[in-house]
Amino acid sequence: MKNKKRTTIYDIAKKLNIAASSVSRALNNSDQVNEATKKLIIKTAAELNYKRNTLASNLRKGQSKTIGVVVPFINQNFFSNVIAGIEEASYQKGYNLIICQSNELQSKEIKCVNTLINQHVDCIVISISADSSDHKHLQNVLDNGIQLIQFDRVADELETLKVINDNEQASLEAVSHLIEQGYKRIALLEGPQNLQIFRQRKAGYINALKKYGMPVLDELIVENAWTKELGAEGTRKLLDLVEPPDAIFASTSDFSALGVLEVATAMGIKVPSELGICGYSNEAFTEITSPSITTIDQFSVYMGKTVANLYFQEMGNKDDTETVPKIISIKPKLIVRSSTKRNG
Amino acid sequence: MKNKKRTTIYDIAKKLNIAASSVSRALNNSDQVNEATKKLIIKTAAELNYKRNTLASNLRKGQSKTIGVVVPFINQNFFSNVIAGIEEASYQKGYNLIICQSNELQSKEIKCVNTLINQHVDCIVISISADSSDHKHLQNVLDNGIQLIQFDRVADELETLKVINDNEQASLEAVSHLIEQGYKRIALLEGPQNLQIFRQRKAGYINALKKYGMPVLDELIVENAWTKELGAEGTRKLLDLVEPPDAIFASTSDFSALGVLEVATAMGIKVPSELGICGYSNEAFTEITSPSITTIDQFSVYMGKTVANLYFQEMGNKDDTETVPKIISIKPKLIVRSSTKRNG
DNA sequence: TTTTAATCTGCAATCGATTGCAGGAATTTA
DNA sequence: TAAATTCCTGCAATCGATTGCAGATTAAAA
Repeated sequence: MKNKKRTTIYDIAKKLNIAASSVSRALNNSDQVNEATKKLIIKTAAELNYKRNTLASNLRKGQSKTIGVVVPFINQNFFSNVIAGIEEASYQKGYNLIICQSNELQSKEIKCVNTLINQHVDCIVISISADSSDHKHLQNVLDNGIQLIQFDRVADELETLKVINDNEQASLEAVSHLIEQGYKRIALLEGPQNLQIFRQRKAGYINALKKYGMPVLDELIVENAWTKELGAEGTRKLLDLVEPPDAIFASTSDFSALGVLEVATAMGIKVPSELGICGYSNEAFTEITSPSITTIDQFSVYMGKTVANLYFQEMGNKDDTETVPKIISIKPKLIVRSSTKRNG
Repeated sequence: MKNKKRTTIYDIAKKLNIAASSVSRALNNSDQVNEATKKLIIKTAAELNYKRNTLASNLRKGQSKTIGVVVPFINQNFFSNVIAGIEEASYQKGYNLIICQSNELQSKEIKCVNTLINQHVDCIVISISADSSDHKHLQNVLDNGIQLIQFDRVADELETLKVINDNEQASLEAVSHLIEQGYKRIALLEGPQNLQIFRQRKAGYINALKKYGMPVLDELIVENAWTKELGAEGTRKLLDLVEPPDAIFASTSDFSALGVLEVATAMGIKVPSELGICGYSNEAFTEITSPSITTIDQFSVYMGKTVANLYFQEMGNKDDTETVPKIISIKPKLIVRSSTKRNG
């Protein structure tokens, strides 16, 4: 516990009476070291319990083999799954992850990003916070020559690599499904419109209504119904209308949908016959509520893997000529469950 | 995107025609630099978009202000909450987190730990994997002068800082509660007994039975019922007994308890009147199943904060004389819900 | 046997920031 | 005015690993 001194390549070199450079080469399996010497060095290194000092190595090499990740909250299902995916893919390539949470605060997000720049990470992966307005700090990442990949919640105007869900398409399918089940007045619980993902979900909702020649009614659109509580609150308002909706698309999250379900249950409104409910994200619990909740799966772990692999792929192609900002769109999947199954 | 070259303190020094050491001192707000010069340096640094190279700094200072975390899976509720807690406390102290997942594999766990040692993290926080048998790699952490903190799943024989739940006490309370609700034949779904936490939960179960003068019946104890599927399987076996249990304590997890509930529901067995169910962990979904599931809250986020703060506290006390291996035990809380409420 | 080529090995610089030490300038005290 | 302090500033070494280059050794070719 006390031996602060770690063995370095110099210790090994001294012990074997050779140069540190040879030790370094041997430990990096360079072929300009004699096989026998190499073996001896490796053996000695093990005996002395040598551990390479990655800091020194990285400093010299000018890269850190580290990816920085910034998400609003680590312990939100979607994000923790994405992170798990990133970790899995990164680990295989020998990369490490530094994780930060922005707590949905731009101010903290900026600090996180700066820390990661200081740490000389090779790449920063971010899903921007809800209150983010400008993106200087992200531009700064690029200016420092660090690869930037945005996922899910992206700042559209920034030309970076992006991995997103096709939110509009998914919403369109969800609402179309509701319409096909015979629901006539479909309400929308929408999220903060400064985030593109929520604008897209709203667009999908509107497109679906238009496609089927149905009117878009402002009174059926509830702003900022993000959490379970806000979802519940919005639902109460909606159901108090003279002409209440017969279906609610909680485009913000499954938590919001859960709020809807609880209010409906409390008011004795039958789901799905009197009210259809559709959530977003396919949280684990949507399967076990009664009735189970129709929702949209975002393939979050896969999304994480995609993000990481996109980086490695981009690394591989050294032709700096081709700096096309790539966007990978993952098609989410509508999971139809009891909460919207009116026919058959 | 191309300016690979970052500004260093030398660039600032050259521009102002002073020595790099002064720049360094100024940026570290040392009071041995003239106020005016300091201001000028800081201003120039900002103009040149200078970012300190943490790698170089850490290499020189011999510390990294980084905490490494190893958990079985990042995207398991309990662990992601603990990580969130660690992050919150660490961020305040200016520490970063490097996160790894062991996938419950000792082999990967060893690799993760080695990577973290190479990274020169200041502290490693770990919850050991289920199949872990020996702990040489953890001893190695200590031998390298790195602080080691174990949480939740700990290797008892290693004298390190530990943050644990009082699993035995929690189980005892849970089972006592079942008994007081009038359940007579209480079964146990147990986890891998090489993990201390599961041994403790079993001990709590047995103690409770003894306390009330009830027999411990082997046929009512099901091994390795960790997941929802295994929980369901175990439940089917139990309910097939000549004398089936009238309550099941899924000591492994809430997922297991969910498996129990699903089987019971499918077989038309009424919960809680005919069968009581108690889970472990207070997963979000336990509140919304019907009936809701009685479970045990582990205060996971708080646990994470405790871990981090324990480290900082230990840092603070420089008296190396006192190297007492501290153990902090957090008392979990029994959350009584519908699945066990038979009386009142 | 001499020339050429292939293989190893070591020196020394480098990555960027930090810090002990020495010395010069400015200020205070005698 | 001389001596003693205080205050700044810069030099140079250091953290540990990597790598271009040159020289040495050995093997192969002429």
